[in-house]
Amino acid sequence: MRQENRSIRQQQIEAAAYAVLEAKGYGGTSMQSIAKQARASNETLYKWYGDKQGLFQALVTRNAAEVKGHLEAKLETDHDALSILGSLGPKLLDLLTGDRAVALNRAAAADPTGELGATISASGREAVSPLLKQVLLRARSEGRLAFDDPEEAMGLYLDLLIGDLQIRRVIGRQPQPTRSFRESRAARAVRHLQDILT
Amino acid sequence: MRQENRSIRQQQIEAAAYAVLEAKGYGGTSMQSIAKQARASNETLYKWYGDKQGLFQALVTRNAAEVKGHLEAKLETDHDALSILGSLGPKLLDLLTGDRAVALNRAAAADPTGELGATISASGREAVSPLLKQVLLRARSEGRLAFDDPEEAMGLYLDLLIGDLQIRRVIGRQPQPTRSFRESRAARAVRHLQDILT
DNA sequence: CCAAAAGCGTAATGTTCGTTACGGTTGCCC
DNA sequence: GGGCAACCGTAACGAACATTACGCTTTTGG
Repeated sequence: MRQENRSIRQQQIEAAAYAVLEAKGYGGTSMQSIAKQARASNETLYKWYGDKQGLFQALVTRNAAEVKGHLEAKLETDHDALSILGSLGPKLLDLLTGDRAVALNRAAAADPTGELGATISASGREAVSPLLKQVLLRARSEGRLAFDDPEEAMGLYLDLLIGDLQIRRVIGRQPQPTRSFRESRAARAVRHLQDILT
Repeated sequence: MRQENRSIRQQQIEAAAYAVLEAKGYGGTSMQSIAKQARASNETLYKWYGDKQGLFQALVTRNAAEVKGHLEAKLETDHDALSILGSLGPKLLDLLTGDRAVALNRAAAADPTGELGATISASGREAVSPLLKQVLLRARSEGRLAFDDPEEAMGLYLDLLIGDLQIRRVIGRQPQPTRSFRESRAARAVRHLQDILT
């Protein structure tokens, strides 16, 4: 299979994995159901991903790369730091509470080894972190925020932005936030960040 | 079996369930492993709890009742509302990020039906909510906080207190917070709540 | 155009699990 | 103290699953 086709096929398989995962939960997602959904064979799944863990690790790392890409695109904006935060926030919220992220977090919660969770965290928050710190530092140098520790300021921002939304999503008690909800919540986070860090 | 003995036996069985759950994760927790750990028989487990879901539902509701009890005890304190918040916060954080709560949240995340999550949320946050609102309203009447919507103020407090700690715990990326960490985080939440709601 | 490799559909294998069943034992009630 | 219900330990049963195996077709590289 040519490299191009294979890449397409992988995307199809991973899309199928998400489809089953979102429909049946991690417990109800078997390799055979993914294969059937993707019209692929078990053999291919195992040859390409090694085992079930490997397939989900692949989902996680690819998803994290996409998140990072989206956020970096937002960073290219020319506006001042605070308005970057204003447009970064809804996007980040979208990526963290979307169906894919929720499905992956559920998988990580169900994973007895904890490796999926480690991968999510390492490639997720720890990939977003430098970008976010960069924006906060820019806001400080523009005189819009005052803080000593960027790490702490970032934690505060993330607490205000995300709060317990994600855990409520993961245990199935919170529907996916609408666009307007995400935007008002992100605006609230920036507003309160200014209240606190002046 | 006398009622008294039976109650003791139930506690033993549920303790065994937590032990296996915390050690092996939800996926690795079978009814038979719980029975063996508790030196009970499968028959008893099924007679008492109906099925696996029933057992975990029982864990969730009992845990929620204990949480509520702990918090109500804190409420009896005579101090002003803000210092009640100061002692309520660490306790709540402890209860939400402790091993038991984490294990139950993982189980809820893995549960395909979503019923466990619904039970956790209904008996958890929605049981804590009235108590917390009561404290916040008292703080307002004492002139220490200013807000219109108690629901919104509570959401803000919980975001500041819990943030994304719980989800990070659940995916295994965050160790259980120490006492001093919980206390300083709860203090931070109160401090910033005052920064925002003045 | 042809061999070799890759992929598909299906089935086999070995294990684990939820749930049920059963004979032996224990403790309770009268 | 005797009968009875509950409980224990163990095993049995059917289903589902991860993983492997195997013919068959398609694609690829030369």
